Amino acid sequence: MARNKYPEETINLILDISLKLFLSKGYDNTSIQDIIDGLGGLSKGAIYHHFKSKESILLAAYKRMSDIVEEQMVKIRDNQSLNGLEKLREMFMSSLKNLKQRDLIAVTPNLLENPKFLAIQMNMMIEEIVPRYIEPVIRQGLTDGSIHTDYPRELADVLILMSNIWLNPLIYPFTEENVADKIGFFNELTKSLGLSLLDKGMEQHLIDIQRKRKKQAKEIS
Amino acid sequence: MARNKYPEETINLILDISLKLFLSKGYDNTSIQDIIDGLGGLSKGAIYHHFKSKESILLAAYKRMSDIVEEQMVKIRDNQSLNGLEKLREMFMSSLKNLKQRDLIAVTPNLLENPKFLAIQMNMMIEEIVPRYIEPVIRQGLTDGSIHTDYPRELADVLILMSNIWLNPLIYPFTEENVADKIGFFNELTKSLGLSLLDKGMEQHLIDIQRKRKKQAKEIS
DNA sequence: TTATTTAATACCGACCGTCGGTATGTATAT
DNA sequence: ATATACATACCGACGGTCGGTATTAAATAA
Repeated sequence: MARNKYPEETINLILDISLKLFLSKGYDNTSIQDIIDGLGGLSKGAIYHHFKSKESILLAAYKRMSDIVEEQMVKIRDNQSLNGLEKLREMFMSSLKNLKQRDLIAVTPNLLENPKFLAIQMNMMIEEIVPRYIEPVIRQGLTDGSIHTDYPRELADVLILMSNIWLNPLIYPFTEENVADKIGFFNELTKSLGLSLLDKGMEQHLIDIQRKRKKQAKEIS
Repeated sequence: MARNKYPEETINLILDISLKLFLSKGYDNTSIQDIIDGLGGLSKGAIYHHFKSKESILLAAYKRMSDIVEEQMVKIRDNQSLNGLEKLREMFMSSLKNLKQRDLIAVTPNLLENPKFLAIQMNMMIEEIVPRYIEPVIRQGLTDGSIHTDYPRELADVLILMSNIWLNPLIYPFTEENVADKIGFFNELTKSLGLSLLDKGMEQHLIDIQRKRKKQAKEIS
């Protein structure tokens, strides 16, 4: 294949194919050859020219995926017209919407069967999302009076753990019947922590996500 | 090497070595050859006679490790003289003590760098611990009046998620200074959920675990 | 009971295909 | 002219298999 004048296209192509394969078959079960086969003529040399290892492809793919979320987070965090609590709400809504729109749900059978992905995500939560976005916003809430807690750091940890892990249907699968219970409990818990995070749209989003998953599961079987 | 009259000894030897290697170097970075080298004369044939794959060794090793915990869980769950809340407390204390005693802490640098282990543990929580032990005990608590909640299933999920993941120093590392905050927040949260799970011993256990980790980290460096 | 045969088990180690990764070569764009 | 974007042949390490052998346990015969 001829040399591409715009190598970024090649990089994105590699990331597209790889991400799709990693999500659908799992990282470990995806070989470099699988990626090459999906590349339409490009060879191993192309891959290892742009990436130094298989793992670095995974990291780049994940990063490209999460950059969109991060962008939104930055915007919300630095928005001058919202108080802390409002920012938290916005962040939750935004990550829910994102989960809904992403291809993720459409191809991944189960994140627990994709240990590498699970670990990356948890690491991202602990090292980036909480300290860079959630905790600062909670601390702002403490100052502007919209949030009350003695444990800003811990509150941030647990909120993210619940929303990103426990409310993630790719990790904790749930049925349409018990979505309401999940939301209900989450709502009760946040309220008793002095937050009121949920608005009406949230439940609908989760139900939509659930439906999308169910539909997908049917199509596969 | 001569044939062993008691093959269980061989099996346990394989599991001992493998578990140690998996925990210290990570599953992916441990080769079958590494295991063989630690076996003292036994060969690849021995391993593949007793186990059908590398992954099955991991599963067996994890199972053997968690069987002890499970045994204690069964005992507590089926103890006739405790109410639901008391059983929950016992279970938390027991799993804390266990974490403290296990070699785990002494060798594992970080569970996030051991994705396979992390995934197994999360899967165990969701598929076994919650439905078999935590949820039933909470439901008993509903009946005997020691626990009040509209969401037994969800409460069980989140309690285990917090104690096994968020309070696990191998996943969420913490320093001696913020142990108190973690405990404090956990205590506040459970109390506001109508539970009072912590007793005095718990904090000390967590501090001990933390100290053990710190000491270990020093010895390595 | 004891001796002999038979069958099952425990283990060895050479070998295989596949994998991630490398080295070197070549064509194209700047 | 030179740096870049690939192609391709190749490498060592990996997980796993397979035929073979030694040892034990079970079945049978004496």
